[in-house]
Amino acid sequence: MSGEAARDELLYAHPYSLHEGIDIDYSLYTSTASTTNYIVDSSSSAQNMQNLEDPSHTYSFTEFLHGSLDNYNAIFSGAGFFGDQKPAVKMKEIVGESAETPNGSVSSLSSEAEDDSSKGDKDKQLKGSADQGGEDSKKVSKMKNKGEKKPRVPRFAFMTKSEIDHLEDGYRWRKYGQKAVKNSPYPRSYYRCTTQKCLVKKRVERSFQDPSMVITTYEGQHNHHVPTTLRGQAAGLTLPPHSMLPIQSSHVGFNPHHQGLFFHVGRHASESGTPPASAAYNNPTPPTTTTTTLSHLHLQQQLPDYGLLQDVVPSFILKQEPYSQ
DNA sequence: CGTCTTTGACCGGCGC
DNA sequence: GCGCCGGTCAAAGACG
Repeated sequence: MSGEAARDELLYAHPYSLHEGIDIDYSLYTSTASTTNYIVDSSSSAQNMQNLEDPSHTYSFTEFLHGSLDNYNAIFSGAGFFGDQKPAVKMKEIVGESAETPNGSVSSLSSEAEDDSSKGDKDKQLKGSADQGGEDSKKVSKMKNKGEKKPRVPRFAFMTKSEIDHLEDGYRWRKYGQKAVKNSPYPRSYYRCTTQKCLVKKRVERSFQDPSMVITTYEGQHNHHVPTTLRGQAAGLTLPPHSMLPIQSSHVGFNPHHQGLFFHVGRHASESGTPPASAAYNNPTPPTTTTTTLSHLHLQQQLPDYGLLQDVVPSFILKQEPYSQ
């Protein structure tokens, strides 16, 4: 890895969580030459890159999930977060060329992003082709993909310091796969939004370099609101922007080991009656967090518009900010 | 009984 | 052409 990646420094903030009684660190994470490799890529990149490079640009995570950021196609790939890995090299190259490379071949991740119809066809034909030879169907889908450029699916990733892998985000997800990740003892899980006709997917994996960090990658944008019948959640949750959660306690911390800023946003177990949504959250021992508190002053020095954070937490904040130690 | 997870098999892209 | 690898499918099982 060259030090070139340093110029792609980005800060991340984990949006929010609906976990009850669980304290989670939401990480505002920066990539550096050593940690590197949050990919920034887009299909119509120039403008989007400008957005990313504008330090004053702040997005609500809710906006992102609800698809109101139509022109915002920054893509963060979760497959190559760490500089030593092979995919990371590829990604860095893409980052460097994204503005001029329309086709990009942004790793297999985004090229795999298929539209709904072709997928349905594929499924049907796969079934039917079991004893008829799937050659035709394969070719058909291939030709289709060749002829028409697939729309690139907006994607972003973030790291969260949490002992829970699958973080509740208000939507309902169905797990459809799990794969071992090369060079990592931790598997990657694949989830799909259970709402009909919603194509949003997400991947969840644990960082092998820092097992306390969970890497979540969203792909696509929800075409619906947060389901009101979310299991285990109070009905009628609509996630109004900037006030999605009754935050009970929050502070911002700095973890020198990860070169990142960590938003610690949590609710106390005693204050809520709603149980966690699924068995995955039925952890008898509450997850622990370790952060070092950072003074507001210090934070303001690093993030001049920290006032925004106070207002929107929990929300998704994306900005480019050189990390100073 | 409906929903969700698990898990082995399969597919397609890509590098060699 | 082959093997690796990431992503997906789908049957079976678990669970409430």
